[in-house]
Amino acid sequence: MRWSQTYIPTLREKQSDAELISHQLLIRAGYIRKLAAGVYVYLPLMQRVIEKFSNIVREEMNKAGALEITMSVLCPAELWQASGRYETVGKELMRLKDRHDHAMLLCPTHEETVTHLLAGELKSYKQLPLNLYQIQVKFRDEIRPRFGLMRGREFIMKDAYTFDVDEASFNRSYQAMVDAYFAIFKRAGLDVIKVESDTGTMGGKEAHEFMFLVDTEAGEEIILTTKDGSYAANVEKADFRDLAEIKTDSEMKEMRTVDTPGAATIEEVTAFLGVDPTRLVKTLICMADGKPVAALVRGDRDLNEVKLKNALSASELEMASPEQIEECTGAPVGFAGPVGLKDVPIIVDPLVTKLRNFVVGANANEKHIVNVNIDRDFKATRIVDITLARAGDAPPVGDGVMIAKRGIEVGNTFMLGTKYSESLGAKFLDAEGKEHPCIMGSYGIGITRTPQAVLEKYHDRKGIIWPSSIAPYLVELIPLNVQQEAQVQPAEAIYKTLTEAGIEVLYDDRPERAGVKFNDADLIGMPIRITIGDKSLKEGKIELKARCEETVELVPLKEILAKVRKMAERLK
RNA sequence: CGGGGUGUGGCGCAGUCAGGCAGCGCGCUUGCUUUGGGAGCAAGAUGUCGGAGGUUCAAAUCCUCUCACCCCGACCA
Repeated sequence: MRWSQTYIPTLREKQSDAELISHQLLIRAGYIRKLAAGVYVYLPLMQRVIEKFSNIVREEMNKAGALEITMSVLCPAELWQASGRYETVGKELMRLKDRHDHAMLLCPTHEETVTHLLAGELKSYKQLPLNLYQIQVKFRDEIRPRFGLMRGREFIMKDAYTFDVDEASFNRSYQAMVDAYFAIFKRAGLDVIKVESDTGTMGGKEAHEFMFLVDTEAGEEIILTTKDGSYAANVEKADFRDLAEIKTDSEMKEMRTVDTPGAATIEEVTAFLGVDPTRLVKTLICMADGKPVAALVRGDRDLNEVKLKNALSASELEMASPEQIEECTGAPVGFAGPVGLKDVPIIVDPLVTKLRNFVVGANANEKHIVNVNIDRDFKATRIVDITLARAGDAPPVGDGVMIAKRGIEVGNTFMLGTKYSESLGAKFLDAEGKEHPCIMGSYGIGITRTPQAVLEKYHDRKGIIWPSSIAPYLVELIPLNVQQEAQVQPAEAIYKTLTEAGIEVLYDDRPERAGVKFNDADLIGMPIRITIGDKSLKEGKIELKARCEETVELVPLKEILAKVRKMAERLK
């Protein structure tokens, strides 16, 4: 492709509203333009990256036995009402009405569509297993879109769905997808780790996320993992063993109320009473589907809202407002406690049950209660793990402690069970003629997010450095001065030779000065650069340079094809 | 949803407090020169100052409403 014939609007100055280096580079290098918050136009270079990555995904999916289809972006609301997600997904769902006032939505994912499709088609176990996938645009009305393609309201995703007759068959299907995922990300230049994750509104029993680990704020997810990687989980999912040494009293002491003027936070109360935070118990008032719940965690620990939400089977969970807290406890924020709390379920973390003579709020302004004991002084409605794991905790099994890392979620896999096949009727007859719902799985890869994640790693001060597997073009060809026939002639010859050999070349035929061309080349980041200039041309040679290396190789014109192939092989 | 901020030519911004010819840099067009790391000179083009309403002799500027975008928050009592 000749530069003069395509559209690559590079910018000299950076865009102030792009925070991540990867986002910045996509804009400056002329890959994307923003249309609205979280909505982007993909320009020619980005389009090629998307196609390259999509093709890698296709190859690996097809190899794993998946079948590509295309489902509609639009979906009638009824299907989502049938699965229950029309309500549970809430405001993230892009809803609309057609001219007949019929409720529709723009799909954020396609479990309902694909399950409904098969519900009308599936008859026999002989048709299974089945794995259907598509690469298509998705919509999520994100609360706050940011970071360019990382968190958009419209984005492209590969989503696959498996249907199996039993657990054993399902496990094979799931493992095939996991294997394919590792292969896909590796080919795109990313080392990823698989971590346990919460299933969220997707439902089902287990889920995994594929994380690309980064040190920057691009890593929106926190991962806890052992050093050897034997355990790895998203922090909101992570199980743990608490290693804190707790000094407990042998005898229960008499409970009494004490004044704690001006001490509302854990820090203030521990300082005031002169006790360790582990001797305090936090009482957090939450609203679960509109109803108040008291959650008790040890003073030095934090609540894991996802765990609490799951324990309560709630579809919406949020911290109560100060007004709601006052209404519920009769005291301002900071003095809630379980003793004497009426008509509010009390969910207690197991770490709290090990404590004796602890401190809680007294449900009265500036008062706390000391020497409180569970069962004697209040009853737990339920005892369940609701504590957020943290670095320094032990993994649920195995030695050592967990460390925290940041990651970008580039893929996920869900074990859906029969949630959708039952509610939407995807059932089959077994060999005995008995009807069963399919065991399902769903599998996503961010097609637009992943290349941006790649850029978080593959760049330098001057611009992008694409891995050749997903680069828009393998080679950028630069005659430094197109006024000189002596440069244009070999440039045209090389362009022809390489193109005919099936090598993708971006030929910078613009009448720009050398500096402009070099800077643009470094910015847009093609893996191999061929430079034609007077200096080396005098010796009958042209210059070959890898974007990721400093050294320049001088090669005779005739050998260029062989040398480019050799370098391409080396860069793989 | 709450708080803060920003909307001025393609991009980046000044001008707003204190009303009085709509500016600067980059980019763009044309010509000449230049040509190995974002060239020089010259001549140009490009704006409903986010939108609507109001105050005023006069509004980018003051007032009211509104829209869009950005940042922070919406767990850690």
